Amino acid sequence: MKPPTVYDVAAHAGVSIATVSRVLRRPDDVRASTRAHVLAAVRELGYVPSASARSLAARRTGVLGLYFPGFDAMEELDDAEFNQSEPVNVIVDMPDSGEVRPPNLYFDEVLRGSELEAWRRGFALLVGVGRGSNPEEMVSDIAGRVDGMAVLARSVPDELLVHISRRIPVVLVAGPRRGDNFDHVSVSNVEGMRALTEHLVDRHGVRAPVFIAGPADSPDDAERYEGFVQALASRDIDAAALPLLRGDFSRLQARSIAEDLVAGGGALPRAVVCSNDQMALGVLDVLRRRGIRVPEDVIVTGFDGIEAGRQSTPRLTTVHQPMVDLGRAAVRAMLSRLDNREQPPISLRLPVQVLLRESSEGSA
Amino acid sequence: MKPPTVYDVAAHAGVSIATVSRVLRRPDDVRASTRAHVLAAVRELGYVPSASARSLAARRTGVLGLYFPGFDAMEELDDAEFNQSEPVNVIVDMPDSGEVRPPNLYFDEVLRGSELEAWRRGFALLVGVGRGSNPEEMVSDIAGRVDGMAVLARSVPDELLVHISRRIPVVLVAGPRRGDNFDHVSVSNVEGMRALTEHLVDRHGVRAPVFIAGPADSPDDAERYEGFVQALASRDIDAAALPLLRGDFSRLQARSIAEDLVAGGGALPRAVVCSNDQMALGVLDVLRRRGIRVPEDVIVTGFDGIEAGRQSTPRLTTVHQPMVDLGRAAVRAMLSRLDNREQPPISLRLPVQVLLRESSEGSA
DNA sequence: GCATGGAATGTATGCGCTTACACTCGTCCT
DNA sequence: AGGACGAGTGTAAGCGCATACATTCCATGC
Repeated sequence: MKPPTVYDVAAHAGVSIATVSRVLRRPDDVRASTRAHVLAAVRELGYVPSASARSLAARRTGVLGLYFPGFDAMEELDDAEFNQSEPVNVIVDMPDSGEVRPPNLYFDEVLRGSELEAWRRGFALLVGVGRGSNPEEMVSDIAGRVDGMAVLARSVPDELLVHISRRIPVVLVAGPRRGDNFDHVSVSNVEGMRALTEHLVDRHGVRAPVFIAGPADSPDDAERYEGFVQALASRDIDAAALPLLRGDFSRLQARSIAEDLVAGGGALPRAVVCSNDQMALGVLDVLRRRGIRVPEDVIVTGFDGIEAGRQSTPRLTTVHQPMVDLGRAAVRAMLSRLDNREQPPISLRLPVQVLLRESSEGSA
Repeated sequence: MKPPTVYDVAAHAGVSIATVSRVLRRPDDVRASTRAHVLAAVRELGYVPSASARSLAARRTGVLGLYFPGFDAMEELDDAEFNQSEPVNVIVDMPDSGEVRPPNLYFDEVLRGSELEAWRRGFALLVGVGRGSNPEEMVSDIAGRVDGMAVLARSVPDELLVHISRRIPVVLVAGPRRGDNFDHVSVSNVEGMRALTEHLVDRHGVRAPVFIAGPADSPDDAERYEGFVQALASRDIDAAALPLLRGDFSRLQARSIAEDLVAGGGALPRAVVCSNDQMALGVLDVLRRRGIRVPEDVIVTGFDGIEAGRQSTPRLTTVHQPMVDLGRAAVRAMLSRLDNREQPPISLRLPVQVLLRESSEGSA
């Protein structure tokens, strides 16, 4: 009834457990005929090695962990809604049913990159998305199960990270670099926004762009603004003198910000530079509704490179972040440290791409 | 240098390892003062329990597994492209740069649902996406690490599944029900397509819709076609007499199918019913280019409910599958079986939603 | 004063595997 | 012929924890 173990296989094949283990780990160390017997026994018994025992004995789990902070929205699904019985439900779906999907896409891609790289290197991937309750517990749980883990942004208190990193390599993904003791992988926020802004100044003669920022506590936002400032400074423009509007990265809030901007009565800015794509899309929504032409009247740019920005009309000029590569790089960093725990902390910056599209360049 | 163990903590706190273990597992069985000492030691030493040892001793891992078949495309990223150094790269992104993202979205959502449900029930989630080489190996690997696993569609040979299910519960997600021995979770493909088709006949007077099918070996496609046929039959229409075009679920191929259809010279069909959204979008592409009005001249419908169908113009009428719920249901099925391994096989069909949008209903 | 019993803690075993080391044979060399 | 040696296999010692069982402690009751 209970799952078979090495002992069962060994007995069934008439060999010792060591031999069974060898057949599975280093087949070449075993004579071909013995190997065949053992494999036959494995098949007959339905033997699957226990990774727990294996990990314990080998002192490594062969698993890497990935932890994301949760987006609060939509996570609190309750159990009730689950038991409806009608197999079909016909609904007239109105156009403005709101945004269904939060920008998790970001995570999905990082996840996909990590997953890909991990398995390719012979590791399995354990995923955890922090939800309301007690992220610390979940992180510790993951930490106990893996050989190394990646943590997104500032989702975990430093203290815990230090605690965990005494046991396994921890790499921070995106967000700010914390202390100088963790490996860190992120994207070139500053350079990306700088290059985009310089383009606007140099090619489109923009002298007084409006910047729509994200939450004040977002390190990514801060870096992007920094790039914006640098670009202008290098063109002898003082960014501090320009309007800075603060949003929360959401499309919805960006809409009301844009409304205010447009309703202000004053002249429209030549360009609106947004700290992420969602907000830029919100701005586009408003301009379209008001009949203001993009990019002829106002240029709009975003940051992230999400799919929706490629589907909008006009398509959104933006800075594309290599999310998949981020995930892959995180895994590589872990493995690299696993390889040599003494090496100095790694801090990797992945390159970004400025994608010039119709929201700034006009249509073809 | 090595990570601290229970023994270290016990020594440091002046208690036995059993007490340390208890403090962590059932804190109430230990006197408050002792507990405090132990916890202090844990903190000082940076102790994190080894899940391997824990699982081995407790005979359960607390992890659930999820295995997806891989989409061949895009998975074969090579290592080289990874070492470019320029932090920014400015690119003029032309409109028809093709489809970047394959419809993995499907998986992303199932994954999110599983992840959510698993953690909520106190389990971690291990993810594996099959890539070209040897899915069997990966599946076995996962199987050894978890208490139960979910496998998507027909991505794994039956033989292996049987082998594995001798050790842990296996639940099949989507795809056909195989044998009657596995738990199975899927969506109401038949009913969904049937309801949609009936709507077209009853409300729009469609009498001879064209069906664009997916790959012949896709069980989902077969079920959808079945629903299509049933709906027509119930309205006294013989589906067998109607044209059935076979695509491969891709947008690209659907375009050429649509081209043929339009170029055929004959009258346009009143409606084109597609077996998935991607293909429906391909059809929309062609009709738009040809200046054929949707839905006035031709009604187009899809199946899946992907995000892109909500972004298209006109927005796509489709049948929405509850992918997140699929993932959640899979986890529930595993746990249910874990709870009672003797219960009869579960086969769950999740309800779908027919979303009527402008590609069939006209604009508001 | 001592027996009694529950609460708190310690002792010892085993979970299923890897692996260092020991052992057994042929084979080849001298 | 005797020994050296390497390939193939077995023996046994953990890996870090949970837990059944044994032990100790202390408050009660008589």
